[in-house]
Amino acid sequence: MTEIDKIDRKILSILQGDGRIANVELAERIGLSPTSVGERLKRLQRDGFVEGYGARLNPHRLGLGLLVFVEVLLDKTTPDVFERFAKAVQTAPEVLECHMVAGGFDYLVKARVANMSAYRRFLGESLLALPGVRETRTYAVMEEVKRDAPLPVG
Amino acid sequence: MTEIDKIDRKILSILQGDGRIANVELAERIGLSPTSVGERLKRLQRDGFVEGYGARLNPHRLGLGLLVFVEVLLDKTTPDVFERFAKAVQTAPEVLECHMVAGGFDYLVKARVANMSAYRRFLGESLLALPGVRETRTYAVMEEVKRDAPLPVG
DNA sequence: CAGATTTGCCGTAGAAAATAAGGAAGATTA
DNA sequence: TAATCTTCCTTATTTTCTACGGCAAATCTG
Repeated sequence: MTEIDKIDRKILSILQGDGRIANVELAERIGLSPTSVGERLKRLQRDGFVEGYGARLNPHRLGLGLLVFVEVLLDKTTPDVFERFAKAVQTAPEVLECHMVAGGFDYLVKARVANMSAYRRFLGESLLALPGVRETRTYAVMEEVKRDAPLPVG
Repeated sequence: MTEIDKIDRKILSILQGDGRIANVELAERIGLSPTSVGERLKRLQRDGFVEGYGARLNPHRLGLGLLVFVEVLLDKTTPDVFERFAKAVQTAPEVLECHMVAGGFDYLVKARVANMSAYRRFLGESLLALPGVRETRTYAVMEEVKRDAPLPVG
């Protein structure tokens, strides 16, 4: 039911690299009939291994040239600070990821903006405007050495 | 040639959320004929706005339950340290992202592993084994507040 | 301004692919 | 051993993609 064999992993691996591959070609590469592969894929989706499909867009082409990471420290005075911060982060389109971490700070935010002045605006109007934000440390990315690598499934 | 209008943005936005949507349905949602949408999409791909398509896999379902961020400081004694680090990072399957940042450290690494002992192994055998790595700071993610949000295109 | 070109859109037809139904072979279980 | 389940297959129908030709509006150009 929640088991997964070598063939399933191969399907996931190929699909992670090319989510729009035709089922016939996928079946060819796997070495099974299209029907079988289709059934397997359906199961993988039903069981939650595949959450969906998406186009990979080029952020630079879309005018989102600046990638930043922001470490955020919160005031732990009121108990709902974490909730409110989490909710605010969901609605901010600049924020691509946000994680609560164990270590020297509370949240790590990954955001994409057009440039430094856009970031300055985002920081002031979105992040620092939130109640409970005590301190932030910004790290601007100078070079993206490895970007969105596939999960190691195979 | 490299211009992009409102309709294009809508196409990208929908496609980012559902990369496998049928062209006919996409056309319906856009309000154009399938042919026109197909032509636009082809152009968007040719001009590099769409880099590809991929399945979104559930890392937890695949046994990759631990997400970590690692800040890495390098010894800047020899000039090829950066190159060698970058190259090593490319081949490490655990590393999903790696960015060179401006600020208190040199690289920020995002990695996924099964658990803490797997991370311990990765840290010792992959990261610290590299020459030139002077210091690392690990931040384990306790809660993924926002995960892989779509780029703000619309 | 007038003709020519380009651009963006549409419909149609033939090719390709997805999907559903039915069934066979092998493994598992009662 | 018989029944059930799993996994895979083939076939047929439906849906979708794609290449082609044409049309009209916008844009360029002399």
